[in-house]
Amino acid sequence: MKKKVSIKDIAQTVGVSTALVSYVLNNKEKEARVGKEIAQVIRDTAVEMGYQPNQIAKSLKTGKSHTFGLIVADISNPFFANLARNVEDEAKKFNYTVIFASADENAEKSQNLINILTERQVDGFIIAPAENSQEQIEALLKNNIPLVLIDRYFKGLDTNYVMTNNYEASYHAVSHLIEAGRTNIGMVAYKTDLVHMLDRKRGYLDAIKDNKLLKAKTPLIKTVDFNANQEEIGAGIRELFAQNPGMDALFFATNTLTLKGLKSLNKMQYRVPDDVAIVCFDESEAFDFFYSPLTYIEQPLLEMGKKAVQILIKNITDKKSLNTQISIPSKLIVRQSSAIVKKH
Amino acid sequence: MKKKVSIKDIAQTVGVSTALVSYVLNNKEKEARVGKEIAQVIRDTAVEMGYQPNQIAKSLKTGKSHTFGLIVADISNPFFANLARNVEDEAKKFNYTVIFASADENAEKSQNLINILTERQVDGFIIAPAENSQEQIEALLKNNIPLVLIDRYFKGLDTNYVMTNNYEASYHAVSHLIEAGRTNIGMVAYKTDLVHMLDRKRGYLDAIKDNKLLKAKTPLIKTVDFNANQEEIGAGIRELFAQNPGMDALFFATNTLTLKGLKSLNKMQYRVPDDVAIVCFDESEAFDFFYSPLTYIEQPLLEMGKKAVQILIKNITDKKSLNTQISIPSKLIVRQSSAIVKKH
DNA sequence: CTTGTTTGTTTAAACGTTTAAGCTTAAGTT
DNA sequence: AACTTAAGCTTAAACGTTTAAACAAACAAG
Repeated sequence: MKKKVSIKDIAQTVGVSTALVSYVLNNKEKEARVGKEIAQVIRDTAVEMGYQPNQIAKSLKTGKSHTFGLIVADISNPFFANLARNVEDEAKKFNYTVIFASADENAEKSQNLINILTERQVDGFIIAPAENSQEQIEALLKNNIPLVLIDRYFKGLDTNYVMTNNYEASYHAVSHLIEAGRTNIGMVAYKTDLVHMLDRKRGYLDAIKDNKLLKAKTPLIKTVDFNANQEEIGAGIRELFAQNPGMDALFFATNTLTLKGLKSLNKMQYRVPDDVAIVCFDESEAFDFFYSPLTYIEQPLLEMGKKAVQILIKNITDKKSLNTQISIPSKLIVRQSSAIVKKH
Repeated sequence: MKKKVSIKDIAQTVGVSTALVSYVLNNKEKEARVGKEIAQVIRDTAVEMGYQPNQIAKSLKTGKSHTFGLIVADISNPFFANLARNVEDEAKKFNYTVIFASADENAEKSQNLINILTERQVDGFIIAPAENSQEQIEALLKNNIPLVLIDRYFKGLDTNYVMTNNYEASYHAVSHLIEAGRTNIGMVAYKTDLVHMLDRKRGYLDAIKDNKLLKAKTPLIKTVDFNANQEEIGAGIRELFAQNPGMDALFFATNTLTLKGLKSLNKMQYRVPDDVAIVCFDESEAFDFFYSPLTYIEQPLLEMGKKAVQILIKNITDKKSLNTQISIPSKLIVRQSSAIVKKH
C-alpha cells in the first residue's frame, strides 16, 4: 500500500502496452480499436490494483487542468461564501475543481493570487475584481485566459460578466422607502469606483431625483473605506444625521455596512423604523433577528454562481465563443424596517 | 502574447541548457556552481520574457503539488467559512494552495471529494470528517497521506487532530446556566455519533448530574438530523417543553441549531431570558441582533485554522513526525440571554 | 609536464500521461 | 495469388520540469 499504481503497472501486469491501458481507461476503445476481452481485463485489473489516475500528469500532457480559480474579496463574508458554495456545486457537475482565494479588495493581493493560480495552470477564472485590478484582468484577456467577472465588472472592458441589476434594485428599494412616506433618505456606501457600487449609488440618487426629494447642497451619501470598522461607520452615520436634520431613512449598500451600521444605530438609540427606516443590499441571517426585521435586497446567488460557471466552461471549451454579459434581477424583500409609521 | 514561455525558451534565447536555467530560477546556483554573470543574464531574461513556472510540470517531477485539500461540511456555513479563511491565510504563508470542498456531512460525498483530491495529488488533507467516514480516513492513513482532522475526530484512530475542548466548554456553559438559577435545562443537538457532538452532550449531562438537577426519566436532550429544517427543530423544542414542564433554559449544540431554534422560540412566543435562558455553541453575527443578545461559546477559529495548517505541513515535510493532537479552549461569552431573572 | 582539483556547463533520464504513427497478422476482394 | 483493408496492438515522442552524472576547460600543485 505504499507506491501509487500507474498506468505502466497495469500495463505490466496485464502484459500490454501503456497505450492500450490509456485508451481503455479513457473510454477510447472504439477509436483505438481495442479488443473487447483485453479491454475488460484492463478495466478489471485497474480496479483490482486500485488505480487512481494522476491528474497532474494528465494535465501536463493535455494542457488542461480541469480546475479554475475563484477570486473573491473574502471567503468568510457570507455573501461570497454562499456564492462560492454555489460555484463549487455547479463546477462539480462539469467535473471541474475550483480553487477559492480571498483578495481582500486589494489589487496587489489579487495580482498575487492570479499569478499563483496561473502558475498552477488553472483553465480559467471567476473573479470579483478588486479596485484597480483592471490591468490584471486585461492581462489575462490578452493571454487568452478564460475569465468571468462576477458581482462587479469594468465599464471599459469587454469581458464575460454576471451581475445583479444594481441600479434598478437600488432605485426600486429607495422608491419603496419614498412610497412608505420617507422624505429624507441617506445612504451609506463604500468609497470605491467599482461599477456595482456606483450603480447602487446612482440608483439611489435617481430615485430621489425622480421623486424631487433631493436637497442639492447636502451630500446624502456617506462613503467609507472597505475595511472601515464599526466606529467609523457610526461616525459616518452621525455625520449624515448632522448634515440632514430630519433624516428618516437609511439605505445601506452591503451586508457588512448594514450590520455595523445597525449596531451603531442601536448605540445611538435610534429606533427602527420609527426614527429611521432601513433598507439594505444583500442578506444576512442577522437581518431576521433584528428587533425590526430588515427590508433587504436579495441577490440571486444561486443563479449567479451557476451562470458564471456555465459561461466560464463554455469559454474554456470554446475559446472563440463571444462574451456573455448578464444581469440577473434581485428581489426586494419588504419587512418591518421600512414600514409606514403613523405620525402623531 | 500567445504561447507561454518555458524554461526551454529562456535557455534558447540565453544560449544555455535548460538545466542551468532551472538551477538559477530555483536559487540552486551555489550547489550547481553556476557562473555569476550568466546567472544574472538568465534571471533578467526570465523576467523580460515574463516567465511563469509551470507548477504542474514541477509537481509531476517532484511529486509534491504544494497543495492540500480542506474538506468541511459546508463552506457556506459561517463556522467553516471562517475556518477556511484562516486556513487559507496560514497556508499562504507557507506557499501552499488550498482546495476547499463541501461534503455536507455525507460519507459518500466525502469519499468522492477525497478521490478527486488525491487524483489531483494534493500533498495532504485537513478534514472535518463526516459521520461514517472513518474507513476513508483509515485508508488515507494506510496510504501514508498526511492528514489533520479538525473540529471532530475518531476515538479509535490515531491521527493528528485539532479541536476545541467540547466537553469542558459545554460543562462550563451549562454550569453557568445553573449558577444563573436555571434548574430545568434542555439541550438541542444533532443526531450523530461524531465525537465533538457526544462530548458536548456529555458536558451538558455531567454538569447537570454534578449539580443534582437530572431527572432521570425524562430525556432532556433532543437530537435532530443534520439537515433538519426549522419546523423539525421547532417540533423538537416543543417536545422538550412537553416532556419537561417548567423547562427554563436551553443549550444549543451549534450555530445552525441555535438560529433555527430561536426562530421557533419566537414563533411559540417564548421570551428570552424570562421564559427560557439560552446558551449555545459557536458564533453568529445574528446573536448580536437577537433582542436578548446571546450567551455563546466562542471557538478559537483562528488558532484552530493556524494549528491545523502547521501540523499538516510539518507532517508533509517530515512524514515520520508523530501525531499531534491538540485541544484549544473555547471561551464563554456571557450576555443577556442567560441573565438571572427575578422571580415574582 | 603530468596529475588533481575546481569551476562551469551540458546530457539525458525521469515523473505519468496521451496520441499520432507504425507495425503485424488475419480476413476480404478481385 | 496478389493485393487491399481491417483489426489489434506497440512504439515513441511529447508535455515542462528537475537533477544526478558526465564532461570540458582552467588552474594549481607536485
